[in-house]
Amino acid sequence: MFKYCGKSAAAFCLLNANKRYFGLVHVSVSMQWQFQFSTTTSTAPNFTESSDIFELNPTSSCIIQDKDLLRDSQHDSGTGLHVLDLINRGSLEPDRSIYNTLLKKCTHLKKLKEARIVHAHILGSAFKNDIAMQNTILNAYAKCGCLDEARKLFDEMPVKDMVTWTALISGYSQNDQPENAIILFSQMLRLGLKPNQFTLSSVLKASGAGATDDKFGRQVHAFCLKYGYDWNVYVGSSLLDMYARFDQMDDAWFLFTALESKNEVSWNALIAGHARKSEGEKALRTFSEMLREGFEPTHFSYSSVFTALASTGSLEQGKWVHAHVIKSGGQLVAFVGNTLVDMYAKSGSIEDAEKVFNRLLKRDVVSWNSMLTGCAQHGLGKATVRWFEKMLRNGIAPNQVTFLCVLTACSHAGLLDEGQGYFALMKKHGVEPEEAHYVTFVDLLGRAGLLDRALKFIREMPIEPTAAVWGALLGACRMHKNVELGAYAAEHIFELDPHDSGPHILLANIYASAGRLNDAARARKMMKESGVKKEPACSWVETKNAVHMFVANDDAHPQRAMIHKKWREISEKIKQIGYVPDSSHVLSYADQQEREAKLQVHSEKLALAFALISTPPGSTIHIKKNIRVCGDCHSAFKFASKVVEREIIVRDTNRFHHFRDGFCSCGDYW
DNA sequence: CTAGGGTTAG
Repeated sequence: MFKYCGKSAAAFCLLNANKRYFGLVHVSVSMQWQFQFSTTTSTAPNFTESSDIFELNPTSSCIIQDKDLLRDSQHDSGTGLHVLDLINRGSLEPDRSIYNTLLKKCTHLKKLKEARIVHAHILGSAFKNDIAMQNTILNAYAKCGCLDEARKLFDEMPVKDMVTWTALISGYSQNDQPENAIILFSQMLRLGLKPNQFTLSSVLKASGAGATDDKFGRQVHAFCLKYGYDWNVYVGSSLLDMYARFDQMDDAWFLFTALESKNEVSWNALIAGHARKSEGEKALRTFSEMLREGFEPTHFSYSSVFTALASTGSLEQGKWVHAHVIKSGGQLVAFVGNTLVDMYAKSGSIEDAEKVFNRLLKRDVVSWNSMLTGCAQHGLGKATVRWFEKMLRNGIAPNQVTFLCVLTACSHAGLLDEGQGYFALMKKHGVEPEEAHYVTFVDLLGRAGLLDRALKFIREMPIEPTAAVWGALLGACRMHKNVELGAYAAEHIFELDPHDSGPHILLANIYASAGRLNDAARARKMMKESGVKKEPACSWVETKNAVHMFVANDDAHPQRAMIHKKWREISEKIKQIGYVPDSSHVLSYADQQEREAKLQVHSEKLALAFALISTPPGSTIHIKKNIRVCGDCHSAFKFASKVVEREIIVRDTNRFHHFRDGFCSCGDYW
């Protein structure tokens, strides 16, 4: 199922695209931008906090000859700031390299306060008007995230060079202000300045960050070609990363292949691109290729691969890469460790996730959230609550993700009181509820059957209810078979988000299960008229060497005869112990018998039948599904787990279902 | 003196 894209096709695509880049060069230069630059006042930095540094100490007679003191990291938060003291005492002659070294350390360690002090010192020195020095100061402010001060310096500099412009552009692009980076870049072009490779890689990062399309990025690409920087590994990697962010992996690969020299960053950008698209197999293949080509994977590579494998739930491959981390002596630092925890949890092994969690060198809020998420997705509601309490006891400040996860867990596990308590707790931790929290809270009330309270909550909530909020109510109405309220909720959704097929299907289901088949048919018709389509359901089963995919009514599989035979056999056995097909999940005019027949070829049932004939007896079966498990399949799987004496783990879009001995871990709450 | 790649939810 994982097909490689033809490289020649990619090449053709980009060659044509290149023509467009050249065509657009002119447009960009003449592009009109609105500018709103702050008026310049004074740049005198505030150094009152550390005025002691500037006090002369006449009693000191220490003569310093060794500038290596600058490397001393035991004082002044590692910036070596104490040497300024020596300069003040006249024990050390200030020169360019001292200031440069100090500023470099401030920049690297993001010490804004210290940077201000050095700045103040330089203002009193002979280097006050030195452009290179001013650039370094500007850069220090920019990299410390203090863009306002960097901007002031920039505006006040009478003479600017490329480095000045680039330092500020990169400052903006590294500090989440891509728009400002792009505006500044355009202004630079209009002044006739020629960007260098540093400018281009910075502005490419900015063009990939906030924009909705690749229009600007393609124009920058044109500049790279025009000025001959596209071969540069920095520019090239930024370029391919930019395309990867716009989901154009073919273009990204083409640029990569064309690079004269590649490095880890180029590889990592590709792996991350596949990870963002949930292409576990491709990410892993790229990772292996990287190894084969003799590149050493970095933390970036590992965390991207784990993210990708988490999204496909590929436990075995994940273990292989984990082994690679161990073999290469890599430590489980935050980023890598957190993705690894997440990978194990999402691949169905909460035990391994916990083992990794316990071995983490440092545990931040994301590490804890990953564990919570893992428990919640496996339906371990009480465990989620326990982990959350443990997290609080460990003094970790919960964030919005934490609360969302805990609320979801409570909702799924039917922990009504706990959920309400935690919702109230958010404010005490200074976490403002967002849309998703309201959705989940409605879900919590709704699942518990408190439909009227859920409706009251929606009407009284401080933000305007969105389609998703009404959707939670609609889902609850489906569960509790409340036709009138369901229809009311659906009306709101159709208005707010007319292009989603979900609510139409849900509404049709509600009517169908209430026996109102005409209304159900009308809802289906509305769905068709609004042009929305139901996503075709499919399921995957992983065997030792391959991934097998099934869609409903599937007859493409080479072993289809055996698969259907196997399912008929299971179906008979589970009917004997109480399985009753629930045809309300089938939407059609067909009669009861036909609808039951349709049910029996749902993709997850085919996947299960296939797994039973192609995996060793007694082994756990893993199935993945692209949409929620249907109610009838859920019931059938419960019985089947008892009949075949196998544990069946199904991962759908929302969560995991562990079927064992006639029961499901979700407690029929999903 | 200035540059590119990574985490958790719904």
